[in-house]
Amino acid sequence: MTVPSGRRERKKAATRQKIADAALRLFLEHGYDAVGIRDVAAEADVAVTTLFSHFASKEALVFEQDEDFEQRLARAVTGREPHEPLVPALRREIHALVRHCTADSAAPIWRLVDETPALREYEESMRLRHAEALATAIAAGLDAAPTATACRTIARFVIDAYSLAREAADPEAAVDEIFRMIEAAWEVACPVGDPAPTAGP
Amino acid sequence: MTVPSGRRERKKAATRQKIADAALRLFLEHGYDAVGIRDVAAEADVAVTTLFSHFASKEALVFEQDEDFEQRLARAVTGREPHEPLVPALRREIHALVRHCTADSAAPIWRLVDETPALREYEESMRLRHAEALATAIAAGLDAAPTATACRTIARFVIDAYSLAREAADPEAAVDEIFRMIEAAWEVACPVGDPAPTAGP
DNA sequence: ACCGTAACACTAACGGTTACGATTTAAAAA
DNA sequence: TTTTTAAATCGTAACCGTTAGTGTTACGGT
Repeated sequence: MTVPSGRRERKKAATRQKIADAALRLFLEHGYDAVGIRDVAAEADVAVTTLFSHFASKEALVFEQDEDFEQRLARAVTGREPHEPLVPALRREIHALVRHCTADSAAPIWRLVDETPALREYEESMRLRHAEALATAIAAGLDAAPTATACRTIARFVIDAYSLAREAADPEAAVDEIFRMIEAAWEVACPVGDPAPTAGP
Repeated sequence: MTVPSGRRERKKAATRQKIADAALRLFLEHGYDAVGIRDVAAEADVAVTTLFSHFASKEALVFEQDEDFEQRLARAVTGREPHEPLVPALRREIHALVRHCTADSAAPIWRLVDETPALREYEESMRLRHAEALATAIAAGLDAAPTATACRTIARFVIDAYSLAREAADPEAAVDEIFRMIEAAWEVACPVGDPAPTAGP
């Protein structure tokens, strides 16, 4: 039950990467729909069952590092400066994430996603998971916690900001525009900071 | 090219309904995953290909009337009283829709959806379509139009409100809570109407 | 009465996904 | 070392949603 030290983990990670690389290469070259799972497995020189032991679905091959996304957002909340307000911290992280996915190097992947309905659909359900995770992080890492509904709402709004900004003509400006709206929404839900005379019902 | 009036349309609608009814009956009785497309087709006494000419996918059998949803939202925007502000009109419609889907008669269907990952996933991508349609309606039916990004953002937020409220412990209260946030977000994006004493930071 | 076409049927296949059982291989135990 | 355990991989065959291809029927317009 001790920590399995070393080689096995490395080999597994290597196999995973080999599969992801092969998949991306084939998808970008021939298109997502034109490439079958069996093609990817052959290109990566693994069995189909092995492929599915590393990735839950064909779409997951494309969004290989979506766990990073989830963790970065959560950490932007839980690991922020002691008294830094929530929304600006999230805005900074979303800015970074949008810059990252609109970089030239990432462009072909996102073009592939935009062109493939199955991938867009998958992305959406993925975002839902991210929103839930973020909502949990928000509810946990907050002094004066608002409603559970408010947490989930803001989490959704933040994820929406990412999705919408990614597709906007000027992604950076879109992030700022949407976050002005989120800021206003958050102040209504959680009137802290300069304590307005608590408009209690 | 004239409107094909009559029997043919009725028969087609009847077939569609027969399929939807059979599907729902089987799904509710045995569970979504335990029932195959071939089972549904047999129960409805149609060919599999006929089934797929009426419904685009297995999941679409469950969300049979999702076009209503889309149209109701669009009409809540375009068909509202001349000078009625946008957000309250949307809030009223979302209230009605939430009441509708949390009614006792609809409970079994939504329990089925909640229990079935495939259906939840499908619902999400469906909501995305609805948000896009709503964004278009908002951009069209608005005097002083804000940014395209702002329209899409508010549309998303409204759809989020529906999704979140549906799952909340007290759906009606959740709608109100979330719409207070949406209202604030909207005023930031589109500062018109009666300018409330703007609680500036 | 006749034609165009929309609706439906049937078969066969494709492609993502999984169950199953066998086999290898790293890591822990003896 | 040797033995043992469990994880990782493999190969096959199948399941199931979905679609293509090909007819057939029956309604509606002329």
